[in-house]
Amino acid sequence: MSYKLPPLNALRAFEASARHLSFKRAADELCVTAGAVSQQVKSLETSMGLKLFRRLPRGLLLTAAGESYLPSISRAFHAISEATEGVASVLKGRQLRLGISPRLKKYPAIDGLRGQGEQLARLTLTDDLNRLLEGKLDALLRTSPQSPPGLHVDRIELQTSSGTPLPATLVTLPGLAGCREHRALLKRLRGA
Amino acid sequence: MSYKLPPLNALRAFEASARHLSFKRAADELCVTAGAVSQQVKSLETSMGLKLFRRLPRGLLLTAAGESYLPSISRAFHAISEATEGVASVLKGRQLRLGISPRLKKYPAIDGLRGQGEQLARLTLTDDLNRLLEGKLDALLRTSPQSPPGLHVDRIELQTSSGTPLPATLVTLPGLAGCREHRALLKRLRGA
DNA sequence: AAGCTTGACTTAGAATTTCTAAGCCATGAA
DNA sequence: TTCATGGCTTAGAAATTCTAAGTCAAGCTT
Repeated sequence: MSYKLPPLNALRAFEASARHLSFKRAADELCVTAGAVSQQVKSLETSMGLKLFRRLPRGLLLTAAGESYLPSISRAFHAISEATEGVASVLKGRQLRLGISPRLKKYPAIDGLRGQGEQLARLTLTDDLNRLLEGKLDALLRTSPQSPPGLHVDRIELQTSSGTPLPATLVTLPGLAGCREHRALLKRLRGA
Repeated sequence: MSYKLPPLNALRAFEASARHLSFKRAADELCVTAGAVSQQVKSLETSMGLKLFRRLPRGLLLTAAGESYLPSISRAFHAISEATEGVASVLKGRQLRLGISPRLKKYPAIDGLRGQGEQLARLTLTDDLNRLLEGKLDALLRTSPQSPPGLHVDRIELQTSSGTPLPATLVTLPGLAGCREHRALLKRLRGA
């Protein structure tokens, strides 16, 4: 017996947009551009054959259909989230616990993290891979490109004041690689 | 307030696989290959950092984690499905327009439909696939197992008075397959 | 009223994800 | 033993999704 389900990623875009009443803010939450969210929501509306939002020049309004749809969908996502955290304890923490090699602390990209990015990750000055392996940390940002097998690795170029970028490595627990917080962190380290 | 969600399409692959305890049958339900399902489930397991299935040479078993995970996920998908049908049902308020081959009209299972099932579907005696393709009908119950490509097909065993069941085929417009009314109809045709 | 800002939209093309196809391997059935 | 089943893996193809760039209308500010 098979359910009939709408496109789930589009549904997620709808849910976030409806909560924020803004494609822009939904996009930030989902770590994509507003255009992507707009497209997703439109594809959902097409697949359902009805409009979920009124588009105003400065923002969004839910249609009656959208308004009656939102609560059940939010509840369902909430339930999925709870259930997932219930079995996969790795994902429980709200913040990423990020270790930063002391050699890197002076760089402006890192200061960016300490400032407004403070809610992105809880920072600790350390270069000790064992803390990662023991589960005391979720990710570790270091200069050495090496890492034990089994861990997820991302290469990064940190912006320096001198202009020449400094290669660094973000080593992450496998269960966390690719999760929203991880993607947001990467984006900040690379982009800003 | 942002949820932490696993990859939703992978989650769907897990849900179907767990219900069927088989990647193969889940793949059939999702209309993809077993390899695709296998990959999706593996990616979910990786992202959660745990195993959801024991892979046996001939089939699947849920791990403890998988077993405790499944019910909530099924419930959530079910809720999404219901909510979606609630706002978007093409059929909202309407009945399924069901064509029935004249060769089948005498069978008791069909009489059951005519009686109390009258609110389940509006019946027409016909075996003409063109009426379906033209959108004059939503579904067609017939003895011939054939159907043009693109239509959804369900195999059915009709109960006869003689005791030997009669194979029949329910051909449905693709947009309607799996909707609430369709499921209810199938259930009645099969169950009662 | 002109100019700036915001936040929606559209589109092409790029990037990423997901699927298929094909072959492999272990088990159980004939 | 040999076949059928149903897992798995992989490369490459196909499809989806994202970004980037540009447009438009409305509400500020001056």
